[in-house]
Amino acid sequence: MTAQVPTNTLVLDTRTRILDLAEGLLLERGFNAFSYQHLAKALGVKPAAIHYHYPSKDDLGTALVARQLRRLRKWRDLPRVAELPPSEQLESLFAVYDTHLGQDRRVCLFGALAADFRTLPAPMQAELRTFNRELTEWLAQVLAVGRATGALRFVGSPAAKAVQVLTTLAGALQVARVHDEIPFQVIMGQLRLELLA
Amino acid sequence: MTAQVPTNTLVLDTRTRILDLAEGLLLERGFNAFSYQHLAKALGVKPAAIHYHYPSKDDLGTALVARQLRRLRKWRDLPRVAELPPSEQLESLFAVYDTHLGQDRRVCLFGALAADFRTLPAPMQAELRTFNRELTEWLAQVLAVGRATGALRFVGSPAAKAVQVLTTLAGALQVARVHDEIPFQVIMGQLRLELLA
DNA sequence: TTTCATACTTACTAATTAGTAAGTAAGTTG
DNA sequence: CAACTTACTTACTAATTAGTAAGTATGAAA
Repeated sequence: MTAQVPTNTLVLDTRTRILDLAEGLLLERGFNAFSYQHLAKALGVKPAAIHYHYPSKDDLGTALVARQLRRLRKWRDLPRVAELPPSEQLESLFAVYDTHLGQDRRVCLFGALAADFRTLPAPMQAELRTFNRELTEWLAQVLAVGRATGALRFVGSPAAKAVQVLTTLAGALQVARVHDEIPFQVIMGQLRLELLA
Repeated sequence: MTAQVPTNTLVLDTRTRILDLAEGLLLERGFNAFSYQHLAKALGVKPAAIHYHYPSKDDLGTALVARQLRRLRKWRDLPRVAELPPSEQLESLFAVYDTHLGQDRRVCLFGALAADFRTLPAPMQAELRTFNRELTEWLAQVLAVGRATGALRFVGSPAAKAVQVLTTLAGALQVARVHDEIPFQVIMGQLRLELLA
């Protein structure tokens, strides 16, 4: 068993560098589009070093989704996010997707894995479901409060609207990849037009 | 060079059986999740037989998207679709996605390929762009007429709304795969609630 | 100082991949 | 009937894949 405690070295440790690199490749090219050899070459180590930290690609993939779930929970509970009014919480969410777009048109984690979902290891599937469920619940709450306070506008239930909006956001990054940034901006404009009262 | 003319045999020819099988695997598992060996074994032929009809996987993938583009054009121009009132044209579109859902929760072609888009051969990318562009233009026209006749309701331009709705539909099938049919039905309900006047 | 854990490398295996070249059986055409 | 085409099979290559086992250098702890 390897140490799970966070190291405080100035440079990132190999374990984190692997995760960061794999995440970039996953979001830019897809889960099946990179191998341990690619990772090893890019990091200047041997493939077996990757296996040392993440014995199988399943382990690596699961670690990737697990980290993103931890990030979501941390972000959601951040005072500078949690204490914002609903319309600005919504804008904070939009900003996350905008950041993805800016990073060489990365798709979001959900959008990167949904199509190949059935080929993923079970723990990865479970983590991704939890991730999407928690994000949806958070947005539903934001929408509910936003409509109650008159800051946001929509018909139907907050839960239904949350599912729809998040699905649209994930899709928007995919469309940006296939075409260019324009459809993404068009969709964001449309969402703001409809939601912001 | 192989015959490109449509055969009228009672059983499907191998060329078509390959395409049908590959399409199913693509929409159910992803483009990188099947190989020529899988196709060959499932069809009871040798891998080289697949190479005979589609020399490379790039050729096969391109044929897949090209066929879907031909289907779109044919469907769109069908009298029983083209002559419908806008709200029913929209329902016909929804029905296509519902059919995908019913077929073991297949995603749509766009949703299957968007994440790995950069790993696809250039001709495949081009065909997929054309496919999405033509479908979007069709829906924009439907929405424009629908709003003009009072059958449909939305804010913003028909073009923007078309991009948003199609992106949401593609995403809805992906969400159905990750979770179950419920979020798909929720999104469809939300779209109808918002669009149908 | 010996013992141990960490973080690797070297060297390998077994499987799978796309793709090719050459051969062949069955039918079609001149 | 001879030549040709179609639709394959057999047999192969070269590359890549995930994964393992054993060895090693470094540093920390007992």
